[in-house]
Amino acid sequence: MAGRKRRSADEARAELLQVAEDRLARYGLEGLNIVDVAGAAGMSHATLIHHFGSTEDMRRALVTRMTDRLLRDVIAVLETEAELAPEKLLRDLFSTLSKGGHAKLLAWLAVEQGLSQSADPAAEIDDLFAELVPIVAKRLPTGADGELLARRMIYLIATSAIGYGIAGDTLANLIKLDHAEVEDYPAWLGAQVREMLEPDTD
Amino acid sequence: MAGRKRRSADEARAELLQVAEDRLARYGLEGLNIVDVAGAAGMSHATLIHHFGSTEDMRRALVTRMTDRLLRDVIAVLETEAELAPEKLLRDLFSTLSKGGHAKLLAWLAVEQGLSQSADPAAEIDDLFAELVPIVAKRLPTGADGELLARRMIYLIATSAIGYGIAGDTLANLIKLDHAEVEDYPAWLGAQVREMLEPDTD
DNA sequence: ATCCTTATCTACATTAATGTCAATAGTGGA
DNA sequence: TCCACTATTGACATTAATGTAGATAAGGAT
Repeated sequence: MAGRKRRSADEARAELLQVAEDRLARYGLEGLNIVDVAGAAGMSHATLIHHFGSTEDMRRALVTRMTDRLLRDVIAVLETEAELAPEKLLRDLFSTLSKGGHAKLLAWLAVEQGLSQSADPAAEIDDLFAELVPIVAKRLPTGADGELLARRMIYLIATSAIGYGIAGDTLANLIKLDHAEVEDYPAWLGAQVREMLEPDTD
Repeated sequence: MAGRKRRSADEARAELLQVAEDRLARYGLEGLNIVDVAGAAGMSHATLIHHFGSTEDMRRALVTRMTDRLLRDVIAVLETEAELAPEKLLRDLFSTLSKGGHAKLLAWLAVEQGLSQSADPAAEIDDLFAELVPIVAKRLPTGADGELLARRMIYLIATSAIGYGIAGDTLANLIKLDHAEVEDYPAWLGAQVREMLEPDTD
């Protein structure tokens, strides 16, 4: 009743997304309903709707935010490291994907709503991928069609990472890969990627 | 009012699962609610609950049924074909996974409910994987640790297939892989797999 | 200081889904 | 033929979530 805290619209959105991201990592997707997110951010759910328009838009904004940061990190690593080190890169990437809930949120969007068809998936994300492809391509030995190979590698890594984030544990149980081997998988995949990129150099 | 059709319990379950599978492929996950599934099968939703216990159990049974058939198909192909042809195998596998909605249903289970932790994922599925591993391992050139490599290959293919089924279209848009290249991806991955299995034979 | 914009809240309306229960009616077996 | 079993159903209860509307108050601009 007494104190109403008034933030700027940008602040409110930022706070809500931060809380949402924390809750996603801690409680999974169920934690992303507007009542709980707004409550944890110290606002009413009506305020959240006011700022995002709808629950789905809020989750979309969260996907964009998380994907954006993830891609920036990957690009930064690729531009910094002189030596191509896919093992470490993939280890970090897969870890982020599964721990932070990125993959599950993405899956939710793709499955429950139509992520692919209509809604344009945020121009920023598109730009980041456009930036990423040539960076990867530059690392490849081949000259001709290097970009297509780069796209395929990115596609392979991305699909596997998403599957890993969503069903990695379940699959591991079924295939009888123990914990340590699952942990090693991203690095192993990285090594395979390295081999695929350097066909005859060993 | 007038005519009530009475089936055996097994028949009822089978009919419901068949309808559910059709609806999943046609309408996606939203089509899998008990009212619509039961309605399409000509029963009331209470009947569905009676036979499966709960909505979640129905969906679980569906996952089991679909996974079971998928694995049987893969095993059959591997046992029939004299020559290892991962390209064709993966093309069929990925197609089934994405067209039939397997991947999305699996994702739903893994995300919404806890597929991995408690509930044992159907002994039959477990058995089929146990059968699959040595079959794949037998195809490998290496003798020592062939099984670990086989498990990793299966894990790679499975994670990528699931990611492909869930977010393949979205990713393709972002990475600017056109339709034809996405269609070719499974076969390309198959070719990579073949290379990984025959390290120095070319 | 006053005013205007808008962030915020409470209360309500709506919807969609699951699950329960007691009654009903097929069906196979005695 | 009759009976017991159970598949089937309609009606109801519950729940959880989203979204709406009108009132209120915080804070910047003039």
